[in-house]
This record gives sequence, C-alpha cells and structure tokens, in this order.
Amino acid sequence: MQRNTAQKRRVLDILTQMANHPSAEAVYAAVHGAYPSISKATVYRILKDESVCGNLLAVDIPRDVNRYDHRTDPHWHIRCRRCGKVADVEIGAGSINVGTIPDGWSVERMGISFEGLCRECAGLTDGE
Amino acid sequence: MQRNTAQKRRVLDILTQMANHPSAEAVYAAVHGAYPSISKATVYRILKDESVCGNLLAVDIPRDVNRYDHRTDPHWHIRCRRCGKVADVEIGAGSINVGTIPDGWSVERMGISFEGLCRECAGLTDGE
DNA sequence: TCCTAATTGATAATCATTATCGATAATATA
DNA sequence: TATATTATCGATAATGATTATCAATTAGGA
Repeated sequence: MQRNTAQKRRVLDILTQMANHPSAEAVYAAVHGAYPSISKATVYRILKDESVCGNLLAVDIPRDVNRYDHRTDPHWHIRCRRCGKVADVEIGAGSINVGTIPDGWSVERMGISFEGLCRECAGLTDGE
Repeated sequence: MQRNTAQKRRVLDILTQMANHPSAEAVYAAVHGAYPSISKATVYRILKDESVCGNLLAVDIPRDVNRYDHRTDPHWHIRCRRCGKVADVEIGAGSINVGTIPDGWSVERMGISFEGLCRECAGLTDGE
C-alpha cells in the first residue's frame, strides 16, 4: 500500500516548481533547503519510485547523472554539450519511423536524446 | 600527436571481435585475458578517447554502464529490460521527423534508445 | 486507540569511472 | 643511429553518484 507522506508531497511539489530538469542532487538541495530534516536517501528514493510509478519522468540522457521532470507527457530533451543545460524538444506532428526492431523483441519504451549547443554557448569557444 | 601503441591496437582488435555491445568492464576483461599486463585505466582511457575520435561508438543507453560498439555507422540500440542484453536497431528507409528543436540551439548528435524484452525473456515472469 | 508494515533518516557500502604520477616507449630530430 | 621530447602506460588512490542497511518513526486500517 502506497502511503501519502509529507516527504513525498514536498519532493513532488518542489520538483514541479523546478524548470530545468534538475538532477537528483539539485532536487535534494532544493527540498533540503525548504525542509532541512529530509534525508538525501529519501529524496533519491522518492524520485526513483515515483518515476517508476509514472508520477514523474526520469530524463533519458546517456552518460549524465539522474535528472527528473515533472512533465510526464511524451517529449524529448536536448542537452548542451558545453554547459549541460537541458531543454524540452516537442514532438512534431506526423508519424515517427526510426527503425526496425529485431525479430522476437518487444518495445516498451523509446528514448531519444539530442546533444548540441545552446544559444548562450553557440558563440563561445570550447576552451573557455 | 596520436601514437600507435600496442595497447590501442589490442583494445580495438578485441572490441571488433565482441558482438554484444560490451561494457567497458567486459572489454577490459577480454583484453586483460589475452594481454594480462594491460591496465584497467588504460582500457577505459582508450575506449573513451577512441569514441571521441569516432574510431568506435559509445552506445547511448541511459542509466547503464558505458558500452562500446565497433560499428560506427548510424544505427540505434535496444536493451532488454530484464536481462540487459543489447541488440542493434537498423535505421529504416525514409526521413525521420521526431521533434522541434528549441530556438537558438544547434543539434550535433541525436541518440535513440529503446527498452523492452528480448526473445528469450518474453516468456518468463519478472520474479524469476 | 492500537497494530502492522510502509517509510524515513543517518550512514556505510558499492561500484563504475577518473585522477594522479612516476615509469615507459613512440616518434621527431640531429 | 643516437638522443630528446612527450604521449602513453600501469598501478593505485580518489571521486562521486547512487544504493543498501537498519533501527526508529508514522500512515492508514481495524
């Protein structure tokens, strides 16, 4: 039986107010700032559990720390190669035909991630 | 200046012979089995460096250890949710229209990953 | 109110990966 | 070919995010 705890409400509330696909660590920092008694393990646990339940989204970005999103409707993400900033990519109209699945496999989830440069980093050189 | 070392040749040779998108750890185990004097740090270093150079591919699978692929031509991957096995997804004919990129951003790389069940796991229950 | 088990907080453990650094060796140059 | 330069290597410590552990707490039902 799932229990409705203050900790879950606080994590979900604060995540909803955070815009930029925060890392688990960033969510913990924000929640801990507002409710100093909460534990890091609790925040990590709630984020993982709630993403499995579908109440929030675990962002699919390879080779990055865990990030979460209060938006759970289908959309993709783009991350700046330079500063790591993450933005939403809206799904366009029309069908998607990306590939051929191997025989015998079933598809339950598909993730698409992009990498590039954001507006702010476009004019800067890599060494800066 | 890039140097042509025996360690690089051995890592690339053995990766080419490994079929199933091995993890860095698995590549190290294979290379170390054939050449016991090679260091783990060297294998990890070569895998990362060569993937940046484009001589091999770092597989885009969120929330997984680093995996590498000797195939560098465009294709995607699918991982079995249950056993973790990874297989190739060939890109179908026709154009791909998956989304709208935010204003000001540029796209340098796109990764698509699938999750589901492989043929062998399809008939088994989760608890096994 | 009382029971029971889900949940929490504190902290240790895990584990993949990276950093460090003296030693080695590939390549350039004389 | 001999020597110099410096990229690379091997060994190992450090890092850092995440998870496991477990006694204490508490939500929700009886």
